[in-house]
Formats: sequence, C-alpha cells, structure tokens
Amino acid sequence: MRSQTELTDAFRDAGLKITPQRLLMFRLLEGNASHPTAEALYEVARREMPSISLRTVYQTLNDLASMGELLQIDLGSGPGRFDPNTEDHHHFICDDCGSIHDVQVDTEATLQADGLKVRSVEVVFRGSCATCVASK
Amino acid sequence: MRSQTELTDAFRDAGLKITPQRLLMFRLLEGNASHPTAEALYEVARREMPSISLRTVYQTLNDLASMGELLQIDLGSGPGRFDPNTEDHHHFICDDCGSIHDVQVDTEATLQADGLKVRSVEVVFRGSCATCVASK
DNA sequence: AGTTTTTCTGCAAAGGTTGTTATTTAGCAA
DNA sequence: TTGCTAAATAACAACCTTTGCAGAAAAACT
Ligand SMILES: [Mn+2]
Ligand SMILES: [Mn+2]
Ligand SMILES: [Zn+2]
Ligand SMILES: [Zn+2]
Repeated sequence: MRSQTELTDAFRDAGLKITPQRLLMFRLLEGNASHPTAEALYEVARREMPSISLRTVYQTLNDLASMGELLQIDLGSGPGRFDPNTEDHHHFICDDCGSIHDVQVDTEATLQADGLKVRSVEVVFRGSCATCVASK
Repeated sequence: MRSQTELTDAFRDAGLKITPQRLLMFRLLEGNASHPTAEALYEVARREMPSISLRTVYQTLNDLASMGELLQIDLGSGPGRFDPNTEDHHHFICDDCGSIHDVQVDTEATLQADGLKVRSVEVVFRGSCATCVASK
C-alpha cells in the first residue's frame, strides 16, 4: 500500500472523493503487519470516529483491494484478512493463536503444468508460531 | 478416502452407525476427482434418495473430514470443496471455469522459519486450465 | 451559497454452514 | 423376532460474514 498522499491522489484520479473516513482507514492500514479483519479495523476506527460504520470500512477495503493497494487473505474459516503489504510474499498461519506472519519463499514453482497456464501461486504454511512454540 | 467396506468398519469403530445416507455418500465420493461442493453432492444424492437433506450431506462430509478421509479445500470465495484424494498433492484452480486440478509439487519448502514450526504446506496455483486456454 | 454527485449510515438480505429438536432408525440383547 | 436405546435424520431456525439498498449527509464544483 502506498502512502496517504499517494493514495489521496490515486483516489482522486479514480474519481473517488477523499473523506475523513477514508483518510482514517489509510492511516490505520499504513504499515499494519497484523493482517487485520474488517471487524478489527472497525473497532479501532470507532475509537477515533465513533460514527463510522462497518459498511464504510468494508467499502474502503474493497476499493483499496480493487486498486491493488491491499491484498485479501482467506483462511479456511472466519473472516477475511487484509494485507497492505503487496510485495511478493507468502504467509505462515499459527494454528494455535491464529496470528499471520509474512514469509519469503523462493517460489520457483517447478510445475510441469500439462497445458495449465499459471497466473499466480499462493503458499500457505500452517503450524505454530515462535511465541506459541515457546509457551508449550 | 478408503473403500466403502473400510469406511464402514472405521465408522463402526468410531461408534457411528451405517445408514443408507452415509453409504450413498461413500459411493458418490469414491474416486471423485471433481472436488465437489456439498451442494453439488446433495443434488446428485437427491436423484437416488430424494428425501436426503443437505444437513446430512454436510454432516457426513464433516465426519469424513475429521476422520482424515476427506480434505476440505477453501477457495477464496464461494462454498468449500471436498477432496477424497488424501495423498500429498496440491491444486491448480482455473480462474476461467473454476475447475480444480490435482498437481504434484516437489514441496521442499525452503523456509528458513524463524522459530516457526511448520505442520502443513498448501500451495494454490491459479490461472487457466488446458481446456480454457484452448477455447480462447 | 447553491447544485450536483458521491459517500455515509443503518438496516435488510444474501450465501454458506451449523445449531436445534422431534421423529426415525441402526445396532444389539433378550 | 421383538423391543430397547443410543444415534442419525429431516426440517427449520439461526449464525456469520459480506453485500445491497434507501435515504440523509457531506464533498466537490459552479
Ligand atoms: Mn502479509
Ligand atoms: Mn485434489
Ligand atoms: Zn501462535
Ligand atoms: Zn478452465
């Protein structure tokens, strides 16, 4: 995800207006490495702007995602997670605490695809994170 | 997934009864490489047993999954898919037609996990399947 | 400032799955 | 075989997450 000022320009270029709600979302997401849910962002946003609606949070997240500023991660169950880190990376999901960690994988996908045209590769590791391994 | 007779034993061992509904599910899943949804299985099942309920289909799928006889695959959106192929394999999802294909990947996951204890690796390829590439 | 256009909120509804419960059934013992 | 009992089924309600919709409100453009 780009900086607030760049996002402001990008939104205006896309014919979208800059509102306090959107600016707040930009701020909450910038550098956010927690892979939050919409609901989690909503709760934090409400502390600063009690009138904001969950609908608006989803709206802004969807706008950002469709502009390629955010990635959406779908774990098998539960709500989707949003990721402002759009660099090429993969995820490690802790089965114990649910935390999501960024991981780099040299994804040289040695797939002898029989006619399959690969457009993207997504790798999901599951297990226990360092914290949870320690507390066992 | 094991054969009907083996599943019958396994269910009985687990204190579960063998019912016509369950036998039908066993039969519909055996060797099924289409990665069907619960709903899809329900529709086929209804043709043979019109009184079967979607709830029972889900129940049996969940039972099989928790016994390790079935895998559940979650695409980003839409209903979950079930896979009686419990061998170590990964998936290729066609973005065009939604079909799911089994693929083998030498998953030597060169992850320099900082304290992360990996329990499973899931790789999802997306793109266009051979059929869809041809019809373009 | 007034007008237009977009966005916001609040709420209803959707899709997919699971919870609940009365009724039926499988498995077993008499 | 028959009856007993625990378990499974069907039907339906409720759930969770996300999206659709209808004014009310706010932003951008004269
Ligand atoms: Mn990430
Ligand atoms: Mn498969
Ligand atoms: Zn953890
Ligand atoms: Zn295809």
